[in-house]
Amino acid sequence: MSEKQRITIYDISKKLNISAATVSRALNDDPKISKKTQDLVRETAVKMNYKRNRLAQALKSGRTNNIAVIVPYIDRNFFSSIIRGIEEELTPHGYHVIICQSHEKVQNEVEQIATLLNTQVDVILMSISKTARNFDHIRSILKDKTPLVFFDRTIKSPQVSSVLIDDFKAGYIATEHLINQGCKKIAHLCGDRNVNIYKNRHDGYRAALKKFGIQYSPDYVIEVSSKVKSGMAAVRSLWHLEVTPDAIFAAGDYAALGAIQELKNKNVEIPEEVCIVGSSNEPFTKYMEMPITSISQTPRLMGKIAAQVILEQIKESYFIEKKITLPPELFIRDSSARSIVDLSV
Amino acid sequence: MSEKQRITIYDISKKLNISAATVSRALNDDPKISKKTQDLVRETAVKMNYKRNRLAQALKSGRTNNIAVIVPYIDRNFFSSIIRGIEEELTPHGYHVIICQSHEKVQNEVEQIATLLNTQVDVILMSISKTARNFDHIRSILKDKTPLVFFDRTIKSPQVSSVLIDDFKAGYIATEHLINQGCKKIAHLCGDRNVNIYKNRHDGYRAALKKFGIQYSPDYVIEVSSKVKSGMAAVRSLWHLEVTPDAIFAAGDYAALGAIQELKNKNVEIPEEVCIVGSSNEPFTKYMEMPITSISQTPRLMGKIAAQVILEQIKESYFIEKKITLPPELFIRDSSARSIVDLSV
DNA sequence: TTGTAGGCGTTATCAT
DNA sequence: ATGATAACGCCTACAA
Repeated sequence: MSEKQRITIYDISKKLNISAATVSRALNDDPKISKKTQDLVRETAVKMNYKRNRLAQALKSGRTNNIAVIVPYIDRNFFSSIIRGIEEELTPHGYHVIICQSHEKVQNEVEQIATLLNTQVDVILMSISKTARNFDHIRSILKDKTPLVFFDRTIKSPQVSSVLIDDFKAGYIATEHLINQGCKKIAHLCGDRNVNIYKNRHDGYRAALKKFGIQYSPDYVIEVSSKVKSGMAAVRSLWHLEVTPDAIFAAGDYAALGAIQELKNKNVEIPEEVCIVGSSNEPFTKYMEMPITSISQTPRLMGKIAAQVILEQIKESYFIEKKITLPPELFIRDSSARSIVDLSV
Repeated sequence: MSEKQRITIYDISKKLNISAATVSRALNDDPKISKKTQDLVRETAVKMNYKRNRLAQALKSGRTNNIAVIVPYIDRNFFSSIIRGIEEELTPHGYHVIICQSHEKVQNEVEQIATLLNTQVDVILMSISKTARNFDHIRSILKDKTPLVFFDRTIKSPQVSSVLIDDFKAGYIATEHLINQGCKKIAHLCGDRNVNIYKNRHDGYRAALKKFGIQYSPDYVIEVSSKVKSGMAAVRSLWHLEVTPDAIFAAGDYAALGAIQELKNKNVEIPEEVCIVGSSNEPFTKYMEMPITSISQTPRLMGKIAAQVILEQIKESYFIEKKITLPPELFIRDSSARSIVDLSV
């Protein structure tokens, strides 16, 4: 493309026979500029198709008005919803969102953070990759004095802010709901309990059982991957037990879907014989022939909150440590809606 | 936060008693710098934790290495997949992706483009909002000499590049597939035919019918929204006809899902009595109890191609007009896999 | 109210 | 091979 021809405040100043400083001031609503001059400058700027050079502005001010968001994969609904929340909260404040994908690899995070810190962004919002064991790249952010907020996944450390979901509560609420439906033999399809979110959901599940005086049985806890087939296999193995469950709380919607499909194969009635609750509230859950009850992590809200935390931090000259935990939300659908309360007189 | 303290090439030059120019050259692999000096500068830079200021660099060079992507909503799988493709293609080239959501409102596009053109990005990739009637904001991009590439949705105009899906072909292939399954009474749940993609899919459908000598019947074409309920309603209305269809090609996966659900209610066997094909290849289609055949727009590939087009454009000093049309891909699943070809002897 | 001048950090041109 | 200097476009003390 042929080179761009940019109009500068200098061009305007020459045309109007005033100084560039005056033009700058007029454009920035400096109170001590005369109304007349200001209007004139404004008009001329529009006429000449002047566009403020945000680079120069940023270089001068040290602020870019760009913020970075690092997620494992952008095309996962959970993360894209978070980003949507962030974008919607920050755009009105004049910020632009720069997206990076880590592909769950620390090495990518390291490289991206390195370039981002080269005066590319004012702040960084991130969900750290599962494989991160070394945290030097995180330290480099703090060392650079760039505000940092974690969402969904964080590191155990003071000095950083985070917005997380209360996964313990999620497990608790889901299980409690199943108990309220009259279920007493509740199985749990859990994820890898070395990962915090899965451990916490499991612990919440266990706590709810205890609270309601139900015996916890390791036989009822099966580790699955977040795949449909994995959920099916889990049901097959559960149905080999002496006493089969009357409810399943799955730590993922795909596993829940698999469980439902396998139960249909076995002609088990849902929710009459077995109630199902999934996790994540993936879009498809509500569109199923058998809509799936699911515990949601409200990702869009999480994004909004994370953005608010970062806005607060930007305003302050001192460091603010905020640890926010959002409550999960249960969307009750056919897969577990056993009883409809009749309020008629 | 306390102010950032940035090391500049000037700091390095002072420490080494050489000029800033030399430092800059050493850092930029200038061939006429002595190996010794270069190594020394490099080491010192690392020691002092020097970070190149990309703003200053951008101001000087006129290039930011940022590219903008404008989509209606980032949390729609189709768009987030495109963005993933774009990001993965451009990151290795040192570009960063700035995301904007238009929420399908031209006004948002207008405002975002205005700020983006303020030296924020080198190029713009976008999918124009459905409601756009006036195109001044697009003109402003061209006027600014900022390279522009449309993906998925474009405007009719020379002077712009675009990467689109061949929706006509999508409609044709889907319909052809149904005919190959032995279907002869093929209904089409279409979208608003004022929108190009839906019009083209419809036309492709019609062309396939003609090609195979099947009469087109307007009774078999029903306009639906992209909602499950809408697909259900469409089936109900189709089943009021004298002759009911033996296949349905839906221009959206949710409508296809609705159709399937309603047919199950009617105890119609799928795919034996009726074959179904959806569009978009949403993630859920393959996880259904009845996995849905769907025609895919290969969004991630589309993103990759769009990124390649823009990279080419960046390299050239003259304008390149590229109009690329990608072929759709049919994923055949249970909802239409009527016959398994038996090749045994 | 407006003008002058210097600096943000880098790079490119012209000397040396 | 290296140094001095100006320039990218804007903002802001300080002066007038």
